[in-house]
Amino acid sequence: MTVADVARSANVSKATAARVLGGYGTVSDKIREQVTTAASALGYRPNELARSMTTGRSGTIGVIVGDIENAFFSLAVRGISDSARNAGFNVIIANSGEELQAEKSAIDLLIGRRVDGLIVTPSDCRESDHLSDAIRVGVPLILFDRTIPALQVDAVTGADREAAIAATRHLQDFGHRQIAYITAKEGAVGEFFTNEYQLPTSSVLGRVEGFLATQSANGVLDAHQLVRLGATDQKHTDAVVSHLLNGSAPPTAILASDSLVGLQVLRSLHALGMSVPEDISIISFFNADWTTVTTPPITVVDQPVYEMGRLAAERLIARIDGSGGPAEHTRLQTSLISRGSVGRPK
Amino acid sequence: MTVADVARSANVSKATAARVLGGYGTVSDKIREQVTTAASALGYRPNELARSMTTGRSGTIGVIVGDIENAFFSLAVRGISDSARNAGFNVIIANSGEELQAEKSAIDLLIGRRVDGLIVTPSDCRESDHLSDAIRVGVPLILFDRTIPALQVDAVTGADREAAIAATRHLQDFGHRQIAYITAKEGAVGEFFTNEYQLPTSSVLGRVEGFLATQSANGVLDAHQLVRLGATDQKHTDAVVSHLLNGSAPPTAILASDSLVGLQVLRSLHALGMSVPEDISIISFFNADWTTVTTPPITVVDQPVYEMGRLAAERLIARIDGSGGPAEHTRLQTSLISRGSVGRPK
DNA sequence: ATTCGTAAAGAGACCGGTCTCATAACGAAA
DNA sequence: TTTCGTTATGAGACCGGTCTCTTTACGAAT
Repeated sequence: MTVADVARSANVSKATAARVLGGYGTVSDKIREQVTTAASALGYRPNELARSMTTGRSGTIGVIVGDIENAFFSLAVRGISDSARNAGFNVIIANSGEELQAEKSAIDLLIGRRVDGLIVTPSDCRESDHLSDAIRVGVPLILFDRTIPALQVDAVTGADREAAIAATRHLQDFGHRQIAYITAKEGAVGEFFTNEYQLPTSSVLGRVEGFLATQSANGVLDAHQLVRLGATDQKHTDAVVSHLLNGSAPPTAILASDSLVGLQVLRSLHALGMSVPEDISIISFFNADWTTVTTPPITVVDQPVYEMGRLAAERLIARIDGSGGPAEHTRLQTSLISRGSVGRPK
Repeated sequence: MTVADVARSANVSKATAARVLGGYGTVSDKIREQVTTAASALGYRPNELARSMTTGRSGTIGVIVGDIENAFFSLAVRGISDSARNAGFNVIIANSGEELQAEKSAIDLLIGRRVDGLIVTPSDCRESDHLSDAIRVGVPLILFDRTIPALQVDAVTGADREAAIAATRHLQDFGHRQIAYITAKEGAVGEFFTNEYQLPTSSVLGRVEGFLATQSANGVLDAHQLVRLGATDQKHTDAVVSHLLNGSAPPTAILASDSLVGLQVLRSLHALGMSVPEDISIISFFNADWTTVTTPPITVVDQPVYEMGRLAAERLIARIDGSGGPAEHTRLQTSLISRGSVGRPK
């Protein structure tokens, strides 16, 4: 059923029917009535594809997240969706699985679908060609959770450095010196942080830098040796954790880079018979729902993720609507929620 | 940059350029080379909108879930996405928030976007007009997790009745008679199950029926009074749980209808100072990741959600490709994972 | 040399909307 | 009565692809 069909049935021209159905131009009440009844009788549904092809606007924003199963991202997606729906936009979600190649093809796909704008969590902050392509084509872009220093583009992230500093200080205040930082970034068991090229995402890098600076300020100069990679799944996390605890200078506290790592580390510790916080303390990034029901509940770095999503969408929509000005990087403050998973070192 | 631009730059006709760029028809190697270099020099990107408008296929399937933040659904979405990507389809996700109105407008939106097929978790199994509309328009449809009896359409669900029977038996085996079943479906505090119109989703209804039948078989005839609604959020769950425990015949065990309810119930019990499984036993539907890190870990009904998603997508794609035959309802078996949250009643 | 078959290229209609421009109708002002 | 302005409608181009139909070129077979 097309406008032409409706027009024929209502005995008006295609243009007039289109005016009624599309809600533009001026039409007399009589004709409007005529067309709408014909339309509903025929069960007319507008073809949004055709509509957005002529208008050049799809009313859709594309979102590319690292992992939709991660509660961090699904919360962000809700923030984005709520905000977008409010402004009359729809959202298409794509999953990159934190893989650059998937991210690239997702961007191609979404630009092909003529989204009006993009929100992306770049999986690799050192690769930005595909993103600058998008910008060159004229698609407004907002980076989410991570920045790309080489790219002059809007970004909405957490204040990762400050968050790590606060978390590290919290542990130091309890007397911890040997603190491990564990992240899921690809890496061999036992591999520790030596240079920034190991960490492709700016958020993790920022946290690690904050952690190292705070440890260094406390006189711990080899802290980087306890920044461990490779907690990609339960098996690898088990290996990373037991390697840490069997090392020459085992940590008395662990900082988990996100809630998935936090959960896995917790399982590893349970498996090794360690109790929290008596044997070891733990702080996790992201206030995941499960962190309140463990024994003890977990002290977390609370990131305003929903708000970050909301803000990213608002910024994007402003750009779509033609708001100018230089690229802005908004960093949202985090807070530490102290629960029971941090104690004094043995 | 359009095919016409590329054609002009490569000194060939629009039709020939389109043949190269669209990968159809026959073109000589020389011309192909000419066109592809021109295309990449100009940074040509196909307009998928235009493409799918002419072909009538968008290569996209639409998925409408109740709540993307619910791990049950995000796992299902991954199953669907993996399967769809494999077959060359992309996925658009929409959130209904379990609200019929949002579900309707999401369906309108997706059909307007000319998705090739739909996977829907119907928020209300008694309302099916919008879904039969979709079918009438010719969009293949698969129901996910829930069926609509009035509608002859493919569905992929869990074996909910059997799952509830197994879980209830498990509790009975430990000696429980007073067992409560708690669901998030809208309802007042203290409201219990009296008729099936209170439960708009077939999956929950199936579980409740299985539960009641099993209790009845064990000689508990007023089991329906312990089927409680209204565990929509933490506050309401707290109220529902304390109302239950302060009632005349407090339950010695609780069946939680999904992992969100399970988590909330656990928090409520903690808040009331009840310990699991000494004071009360608990089984939750869905093997959520957090269920292994609580103390004790939670006994769950493990639903093969990823597999359900995969299957739904495969069935849908088969229908899109014109596979005929009557509507099929696939029920996937669940299994009970016994952990530490079930003990003997006091 | 003629005929035929096939591969390669072009011309132009088409999908279903939007939107510009032209035209018709009508009432008010001169 | 003529002129003007405004509103309501129609005709048709356009968006960027696909695809059918036609024409041309070329090699093989007769």
